[in-house]
Order: sequence, then C-alpha cells, then structure tokens
Amino acid sequence: MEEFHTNIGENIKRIRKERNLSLDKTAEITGVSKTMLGQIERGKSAPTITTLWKIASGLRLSFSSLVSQYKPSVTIVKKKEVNPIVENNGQYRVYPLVPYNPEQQFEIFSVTLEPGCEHIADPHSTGVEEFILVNEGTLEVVVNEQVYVVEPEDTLIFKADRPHIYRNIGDRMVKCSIVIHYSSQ
Amino acid sequence: MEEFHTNIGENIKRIRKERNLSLDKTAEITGVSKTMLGQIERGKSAPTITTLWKIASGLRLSFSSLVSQYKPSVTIVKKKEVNPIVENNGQYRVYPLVPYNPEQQFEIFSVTLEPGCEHIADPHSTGVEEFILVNEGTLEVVVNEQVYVVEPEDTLIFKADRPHIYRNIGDRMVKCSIVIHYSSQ
DNA sequence: ATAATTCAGACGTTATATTGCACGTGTGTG
DNA sequence: CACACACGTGCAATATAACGTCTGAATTAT
Repeated sequence: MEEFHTNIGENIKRIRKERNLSLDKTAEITGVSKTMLGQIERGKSAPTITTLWKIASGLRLSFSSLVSQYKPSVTIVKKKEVNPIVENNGQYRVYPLVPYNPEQQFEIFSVTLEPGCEHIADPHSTGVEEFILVNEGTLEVVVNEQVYVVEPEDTLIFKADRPHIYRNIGDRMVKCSIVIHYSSQ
Repeated sequence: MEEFHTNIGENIKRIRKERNLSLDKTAEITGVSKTMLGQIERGKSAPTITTLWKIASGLRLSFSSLVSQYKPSVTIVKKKEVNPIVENNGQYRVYPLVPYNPEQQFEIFSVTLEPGCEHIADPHSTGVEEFILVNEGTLEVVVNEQVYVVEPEDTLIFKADRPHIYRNIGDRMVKCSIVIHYSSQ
C-alpha cells in the first residue's frame, strides 16, 4: 500500500464536491491552506496527522470516512507471483496472499512444509488467533505441550499468543492456508 | 485538541512496551527509523499518514487503536469561560460546550436568543441531525415551512440538511442546548 | 462584450518530518 | 575490571509538508 494517501485525497475531494465547497472555503473552514488541500487531493503530498485532524474536524468527518480504502470489487492473487518467505533451509515456505492492513484486522498466508520439516513459531501478541486450514498432507501442531493432528479438509483454531510448533511427520508435502486475526486490542 | 499527536505517541509507546519491543526492533519491523519512532513517542514530531500506516501495519494495529484519545474521567466546562459566537447583533449567542472531534461524531452548544430574535440557519450537509433541548422560554423552529413550538423541558429532533429558522416570539430570554450529530457517511 | 469574481493549480519560501550516524547510559558476561 | 551489547536519545543533513502569493482559466455579473 505505497500510494495510501491518494485514497484520502480522493475521499476529501469527493466529499468537498458533494458539499459544493471550493478549496478556498475548505481552507477557511479547516484552517489548512488551499495549496496543501489541493496537493493532498491530488496525492502530491501526504498530510501529517495534525493537518488530517484539522480537515476531519473542520469538515465534521470521522477518521474512518477519510482513510476508508477504495476496494476494487474483484482482485485475483496468483501464488506463482508471490515471493515466499523461506525458512528452515527452504523446507518451510510462507506465501503472503492477503497482507495485513490497519483496516482489515487479519492476514492470509499459504504455507508449505516439506516432509520431515519442523518449524518453531514465535508467540504472537495477546489476542491473536490462528485458523489453519489443511489442504494436503497431515499437519501436526503443538500448542501448550499438546499435540494436535490436522488432516486434510480439517481446520485448527487456536490462540497464538504462546509458542507453537508446526510439524510434517508424513512423507508427502503439507499445504495449508493460515488466517491470522489480530484483535483490535 | 492542539496536542493531538502526543496521544498517538503514548499509544505507540504503551503497545511497544507491552510487547517488549525495542526501538530498533520496531524500526526493523515497521520500516520507520528508530529516531522517528522515538520522536513520535515523545510527541516531538507529528508523523505523516504514510508513516503512521507503516507503524500500524508493522505492529498489526488498527488506526483506531492508535488515534484513540485518552479521555480524562471527569471534565467540567464552565459556560462563563467559553467565548460565544455572536450573531444578529448579539441577540443570538452560541456557546460551544463540547467541540466536534473526529472520534465523537457530535458537538454540543448552549444557545441564547433574546426576545424577538430571529435567526436563519444555513442547512447542514445530508445526514446531520439536530436535537434541541429548551431550558427556558419558548422557542419557535421553522423546518420545511412548518412551525414547531418548543416549550421548556421539551426537545425537538429534526434532520438539519435543510434551511431552518429559530425564533424567540416570547418576552423572555430563550436558553436551549443543541446537540448536532454528523453521520459517518 | 467587458469587467469582476471565483476557482484550481504553479512557484518560491519556510517549517518540520524523516533519516543515518554517533554518543551516553545502563546491564550483564568473560 | 574490561568488554560487549542493547537501548534510548541528540545532532546534522535531507526530504518534503505547509504556507502565502501569483497566474490563467472558467464562470458570473453588469
């Protein structure tokens, strides 16, 4: 999300137009200069949070109405085109399919474990929950010194704020999808 | 809300400490320099929304958890100390008691009309609702060419996206409280 | 039609957000 | 004790956000 501020600009411009406000009027109301407003609207400049606060306050807007992303109705992510994060000498590969963003409180990966691979994952912060959907192979997960065996088509859900271990003890590859949810707190 | 960015700094520092992260680690995770993080935490610098985005993404946080205001448990606002906005040659006075802020979608005024005063208010944008609580005197409000008489202790609620008129036709002062709610849309 | 007004964008200047480097302060470890 | 290491902060350099002024185009008024 490099061009994130362009969204804010479009939102501001749309709202300003809806209300039939000129840049001058908006500048007067918000206390932000006309030039700056124009640059923000055109994505030429990323405002500081103080000026964003001024704009939101002057226009009587919430933050969410300003930062709300334009969601394309359809997006396709090709796994082939995603660079995996490799660990355990390439035996453990993570493909970020849906990266985290502050609006959406979760992220989605596709994970591959070669036979015999054991991966020890660091605990996440409190309130984080993992949803593991196994597609191929049999995955062993260790949480709280307890071993869980997850067969294909099965799903494991657990609070990931403690260390956990993924193991592929079978002789075929394990492919699974992992959804990680971060609580707002 | 002049020192608005200090709140964000405190929030970031609190969360970082909760997770036992150093500035170096946080810089590595978020892609924002250690120095900048330190300055933001101490309120010495107001970040742009792009760096705030980086921080929120790297730390897996929502915007709301970063911008959430610290609310003092008790606040008292003395009307004597509030500068009113005067119109109609001082016959119409507006005291802003609770100013708008982007988190809280409303604002509260205390309004005074001298006897005989008529004030024509411009329409607000769509979705705006007004709640008028009359404390003293009798207030006449005209909305949609319809006249409403509001006695003391009574409350008038109406969509304020059209022109409306306040009138004091009695011989005593009218004092009322007005809550204006701005829809998030 | 001409003048006046309003609008959006360009230019130059100032203020400040952002970075990399370096310094001082602890905190353990040999 | 000395050494290394991690942590937070200060400083100079740079990038860029923010502002005021001006210009050209479009709209409205006279």
